[in-house]
Order: sequence, then C-alpha cells, then structure tokens
Amino acid sequence: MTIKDVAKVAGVSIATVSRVINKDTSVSPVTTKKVKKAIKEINYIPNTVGRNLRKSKSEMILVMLPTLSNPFYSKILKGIEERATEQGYGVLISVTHHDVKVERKYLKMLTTKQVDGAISLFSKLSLQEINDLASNYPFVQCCEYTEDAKLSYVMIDNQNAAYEATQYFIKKGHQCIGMISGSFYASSEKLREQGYKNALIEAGIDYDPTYIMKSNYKPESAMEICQTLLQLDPAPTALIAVSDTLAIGAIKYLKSIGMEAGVDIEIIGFDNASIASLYEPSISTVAQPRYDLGTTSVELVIEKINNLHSVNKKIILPHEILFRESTTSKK
Amino acid sequence: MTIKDVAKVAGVSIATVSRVINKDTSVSPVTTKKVKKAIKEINYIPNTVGRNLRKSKSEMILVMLPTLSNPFYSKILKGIEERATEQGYGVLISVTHHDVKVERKYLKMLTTKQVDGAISLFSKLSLQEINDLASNYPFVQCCEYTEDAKLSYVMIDNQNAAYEATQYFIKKGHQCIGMISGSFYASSEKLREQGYKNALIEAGIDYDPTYIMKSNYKPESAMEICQTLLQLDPAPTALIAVSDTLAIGAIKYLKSIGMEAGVDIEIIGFDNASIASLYEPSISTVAQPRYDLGTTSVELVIEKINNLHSVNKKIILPHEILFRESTTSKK
DNA sequence: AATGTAAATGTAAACGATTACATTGACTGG
DNA sequence: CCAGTCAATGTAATCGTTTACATTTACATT
Repeated sequence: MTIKDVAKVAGVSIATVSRVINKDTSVSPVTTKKVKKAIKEINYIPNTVGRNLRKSKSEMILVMLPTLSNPFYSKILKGIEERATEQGYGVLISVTHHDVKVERKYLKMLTTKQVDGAISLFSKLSLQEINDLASNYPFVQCCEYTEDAKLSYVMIDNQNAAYEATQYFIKKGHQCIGMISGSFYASSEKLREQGYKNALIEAGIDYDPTYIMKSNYKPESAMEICQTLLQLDPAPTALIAVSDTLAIGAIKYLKSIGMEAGVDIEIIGFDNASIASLYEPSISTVAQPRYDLGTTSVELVIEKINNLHSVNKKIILPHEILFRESTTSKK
Repeated sequence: MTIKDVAKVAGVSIATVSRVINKDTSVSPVTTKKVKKAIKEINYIPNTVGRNLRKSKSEMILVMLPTLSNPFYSKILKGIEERATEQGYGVLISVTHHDVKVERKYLKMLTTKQVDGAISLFSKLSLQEINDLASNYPFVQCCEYTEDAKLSYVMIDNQNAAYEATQYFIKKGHQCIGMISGSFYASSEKLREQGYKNALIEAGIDYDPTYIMKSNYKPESAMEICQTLLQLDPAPTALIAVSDTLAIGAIKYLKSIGMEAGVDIEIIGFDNASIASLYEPSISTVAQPRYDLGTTSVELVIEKINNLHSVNKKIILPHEILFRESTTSKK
C-alpha cells in the first residue's frame, strides 16, 4: 500500500495525494475528499522511511542514558519528551551501560541520518570524538559534560552544590567530613570533590584526600567505604555522598554497627531519589531540577538542529538542598 | 557525501562502491582498495535511511516501557539488547508513561516501517488493537500480556507465584492474609490476585475481597493501604505486595506505628528490586528471571520478523521466591 | 476576442542506497 | 581461430516519498 495505490483508487496523481497528506493548500475540497476516502479505503499508511529520505530529516531526537537502573533519569526524560513533543519531535532512548562502544554504535544514528539530534546524559567519548561529532551533528549534553568540549550543555553547578553542603556541615561544627564519591570519571564527581575541597580549605580545615573515597555507586560499595572511613583517625562525623544510593549504603553500614545517621553521623546525598524520603532515616539530599534539565536540553538540541553553527550555550540551572532526618544532629 | 561522491573519487560505478560496502564478492582486490581509500578520503558514511528504504527493513527493534522510574526493567533490557545485538538488531526504547496515546504514537514506528518489530512490556491497547497490530506486524509482549490476544509472549506464572507465596504463609499458620495489589489493570495483578485467592480457598480459609486492596504502586499508597488493612477485624498477620516498592511502603507504615515487619507481620513483595535486599528489614520477594525474559522476547519478535505468520508462542519462565528478613517470624 | 492571472492538478526529478540484468574483456578448450 | 565461460564492472530500475516546475482550465480584464 503506497501513495501510488491511493492515487490510482482516488483517480488523481501521487502529487495530489501527497498534498492532501501534508495538508498543502491548493487542492480542492472535492479532490481532498476523494483522496481521504481512498486512503481510508485501502488503509494506507505513509512510509516514514521514504518521507525521511526525501526530506532528509527524521523529526526524531535520540536520548542516550548510561543506565536504566537509575530512576533519576525518569523525570529528566519526562521533560525531554514533553518539550520535544511540543516542538514536533519524537524521542528515542538508548542505553549505553557505560560502554563507550555502545555509545558509538547508537551515535551512528546521528551520522547515518536516522535521528536529527542527540542528547547525551553521560558520555565516555574522548574530547576529540565529542568535538568531531558536535561540530558536524546536533549533539548536546545534559547533567554531565566533557571538559573543554565545544557543544551546548545544561547542568547544575555541581561544584557549588557540594561546596554548600560541606559548608553546612562546617557551620554546624563538624571538623572532619568524609566524601563518598564515584569512579565513573564523571564531571559531576570531579566538580563535587572540588567543591568539598574548597569549602574545607576556605574554612581553614586541613584537606586530606584520604577522606574522599571512590565508589561504583552501588550501596554495597558505600558500605565498605563507610567502614574504611570510620576507621580513620580522626573518624569523620559527617559524610557527603554523591548519590542517594551511596548514602543508603553508608546508613546501612552505620546501622549494622549500631550507629544512627542523623544522630551519630550526619549525611547528605545527591539526586533526591524517591527512596531518599522513604528510607529510615529519610535522607538529606541535593536536588536537581530534573524536569527543567530535560526541557532545556531539548531546546539546546533543537537550536542546533535548526542551525548547526549557532553559538554553544552553557546553561546552569539552580539546585536545592533538602534537609531531612539524616542531618538532624544538634552537634 | 553520498555513494556517488565515492564512486567519482574512486573512478568506479556506484554499484561497485555498494558492493565493497556490503562485502559482496566479485570485486577485485585492486578495486576494493581504491574504493576503501576513497571512502576514507572523503569520510563517507552510508545513509541508513536510503538503505532502509531500498531494503525495506531497518534492523531495529522497538522496546516499549511503561516507565523509566522502575529499575525492574533494567535487566530485562540488558537481555533484550544482548540478544538483539547478537542477531544483528539495534534496540530503541520508548516510554509510554502508561498513556495509551503515547503507546500508539510509538507503535506507528512499526506501521511506518521505521522499526522491524516491537516488544511491549506493558500495553494499554485494547484487545482489538493488539490483534490488528500483531497480525500485521511483528509485535510481542514480555512480562505482561493481554488476555486472549493473538500474539507471542513470555512471562512468569504470576498466578502460581502468588499462590506459592500465599501457601507459604498459610503453612506457617497465618489465618488472615492481606494483599496489596495494583490498579494498572495489568494481567500480572489479576493473576496474582487469583493465585492468592486460590491458595486461601484451597486451604479452607474464607476469601474476603476486602483484604485485597489496590494501590498506584507508590510506597505512599501502600502506607495508606497498610493502615486500612490493619484496622480490619481480624487484622491480617501477613501481607503479599505485588511489588517491592509497595512492600517498602507497608513496612514503613508498620515502623511508624511501632510494629516490625518480619516480627509482628510478615511480608512478601514482588520483583526483587535492588532495594529489597538493602532495606531494613530486607524484603522477601518473588524474583523473575529478568535477563531471560529479555532474551526470550527478542527471540519471539525475531521469529515474527522472519515469518509474520509463524505460530504464536506462549512461554512461561520459572520464578523464584527469595526469603529474607521480612518473613522471619516464627509464628 | 485576445490576453493575463490564478487555482488545481499533473509530470518527473530528486533523496541515497541496493540489485537484477547487461556488458566487457580475458581466457579456455576444441 | 572461434565459441563459450567467467570474473569484474557498469547501467538503470527500484524502494516511497516530496516538490520544483509544467500544464490545464476557468475566469476576469481590456
């Protein structure tokens, strides 16, 4: 069932059929009716591949997630989808599982014209690759970015967020603060570590890298790290974890040795995962404006689709620290 | 940069270039080298849209998820991706957010030939729509199915899983067992409710529908339900929740009134979410073979891609009940 | 009546690949 | 030396659209 069949049934040319489908003006009401009837009659559905080839665009945006096991991305995606739909774009998702080969595979959809643009939530591509890609195709980053990369991105001020969290602990009197970071080599990790460091130094507290430990983001890993940190001398009295899952691991370990988060040790996580408010104790956390991160990233990529050589924008959205039971110590 | 440009640079016809790209035999080593050199020289990348149009296939499979906020799907997807890759297919994901309109929108990729097949993890389409679709396009279901639908699917035996969980409680002496179900009208909900009911009836225990309550799968909703259930007379001494998030909500409520899951009330959840083993207390749960559900669904859809009229397969994979702290009462 | 204008429709060339079929030329065997 | 074979390559049709341009027709203007 192609446009040709419709044309035959309706007794018009394929051009006219196409005009009707695309709501082109200048086709008489009578003909329009005939064509529409024919379309219904033979149950015709336009072939998007043919259309895309001719128009050389797909009206699709690719979203690249590092994993599906982190619900953090859910609201971002919602933002992406809603704004994309508004603008007439469809959204397709791919999951890289932190594998750069998979990432390259899906980014080929960009070079092979299967999608018009791509939003990366986490990339392991080299700076060189990113730049090559972004200079030739609409490609933007959301939440994480690659240092010095020449493309548009949107994220929060990770450094400042960690700085504020650390400062909060310092103001409360904590002299020894630990950090459970991650080993994904993400920009956010680096920036948060830097913010933590800056706050300490600024407060005249000795900065000791031993107190920053890298995890694989699994709670189990945070449990081990928490154990190690507590064996240090002096032991930290407050912890900053770069994700709520890590905060959970730490709290779990504390429980296992009879300590209580928010009483014996204070903890702040990152991301405001839904479990953060449900866990016992509930977890203080740095919340990101996830929906807006999503909508903004769509705007950035569409800007690039419309004009590949538009200026690269770096957008910083505001974060918010939510204080809950895990930071209720009076210390 | 098209195949024409390559042909010009290499001094051959486009057919020869195409042959080299597709590793066709019968092109001399000398010419092959020339063509490859030209491809590199002008940095040519084949346009997949053109290719797909001509070959009328996309080598892509669409996976339709109801949500991104449930990590349950992560391992299933992993299975899907790995098996699909093995078979030379790419995987694209779309999220319906439980909205049937969104579902239809993405399923258009099937009718418009943008993907070769689709795997649905949760559908709200009517039986009629499902049948229409599945009879014309490769479309299969995974984990959830639509009653009487004429298509292939793979899932666990939900009814029996709930039956076994209920029976476990009964054997332990529980006389009053509650169920926290869901209101998504999913097949799994219905089947699990039926299994629960059958176990009760078979054990000669009065079946009272008041003890089955529907949630929206959010922990908060389970908290309310748990409160209501405990006010019944008699109050249930064991609970079956159709997801681990619901089990968490119930446990959280119990804590809030000074009761302890696994001691005062026993609870079994579903899905073996990663948080189930990390929560305090850890949660007993019905685990599904997620990875295998994924790989199997790919096999089913590829079978349909290769032969749309192949017989519809209904595959049941084994589940497993994991007993943890939330079912440690000696009662 | 001749001419111009505009609306409605048709014709045919793209888009970028694959592939059936045709052609070329070198080589073989009788 | 000629017919036949086969490997290597080219020509052109095709996939299903959109769209620039051409054509037709009706009507208004002079």
